[in-house]
Amino acid sequence: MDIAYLRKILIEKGLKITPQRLIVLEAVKTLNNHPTADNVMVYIKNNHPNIAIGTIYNILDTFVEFGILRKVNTEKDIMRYDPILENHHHLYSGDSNRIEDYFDNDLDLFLKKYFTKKNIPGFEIENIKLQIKGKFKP
Amino acid sequence: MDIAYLRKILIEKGLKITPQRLIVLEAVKTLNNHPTADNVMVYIKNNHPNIAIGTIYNILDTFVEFGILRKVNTEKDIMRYDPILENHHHLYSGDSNRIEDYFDNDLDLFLKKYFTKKNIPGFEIENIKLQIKGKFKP
DNA sequence: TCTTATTTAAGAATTATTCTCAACTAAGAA
DNA sequence: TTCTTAGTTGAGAATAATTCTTAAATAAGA
Repeated sequence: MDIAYLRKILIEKGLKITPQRLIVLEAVKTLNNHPTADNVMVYIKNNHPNIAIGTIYNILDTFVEFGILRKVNTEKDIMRYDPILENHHHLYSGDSNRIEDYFDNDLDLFLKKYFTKKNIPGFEIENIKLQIKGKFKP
Repeated sequence: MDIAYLRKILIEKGLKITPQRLIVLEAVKTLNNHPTADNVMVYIKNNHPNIAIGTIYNILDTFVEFGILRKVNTEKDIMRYDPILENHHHLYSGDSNRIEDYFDNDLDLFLKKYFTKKNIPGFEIENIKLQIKGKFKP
């Protein structure tokens, strides 16, 4: 992955560029199934065995805070991160931890229109995600 | 809350009726903001100080397994439980842990129709929940 | 009332995550 | 370039939610 591209992401957010941040960012962008901190750790370990796990958590938190990543909602007590920022939805497997992205522009447009008309009393919507549970066919 | 009603829920699922299960069930049905195991614990403590926390986790798991409760998807590492089983959606506060239910029959019907026509390749849908993030107005 | 498979209490064990703090370093200033 | 300083990192201890273990207790059918 192009380092200049990764650096640019950090610079745009006004974050200091450190080797650790570049490494974690590259990992998260490459690992695409909504990785956990541990997934990042394992991916990185061979080439960079001396990055502390605490640092990885630290960096992931910073990235969430600065809008480089989002946390994925799950029913497990392990945090997972999502590097894709365009609006999209998630397909959850009923019997494994697999989570895939689902893009649907038509649906997004419909929802936008729907909730412009029908507003929810006492609540101001910021964004809407579908949480689609089911089975991945083999 | 009517104990006969609580007993009936357990009997219908073929679960043994124990005092602990009735107590936890009553708590979960009463606490309505998607309680954590700890919320249940605190609620119960005064009247039943001798129920072990492990037992509460145990019972909550059993209830999830038997379809009496659902786990709520969150981006936190604390499990939360939802006693309402009719189809409904969730409103998430962007800046607190508040989660409220949102019912919308029209929308459910639309989604059902929409995904009957437009199917997702390689995926069989079991259910769809909207995860609506925003601000609760004061 | 007996029997047996289940369930519970208590607390130890586990595991993801956070915290602490000294050492280090990125990046702007001189 | 070198200096300065706020911000970052490494290492490991601390925390907190959850799970596990085991002996004792109990629900429910015989």
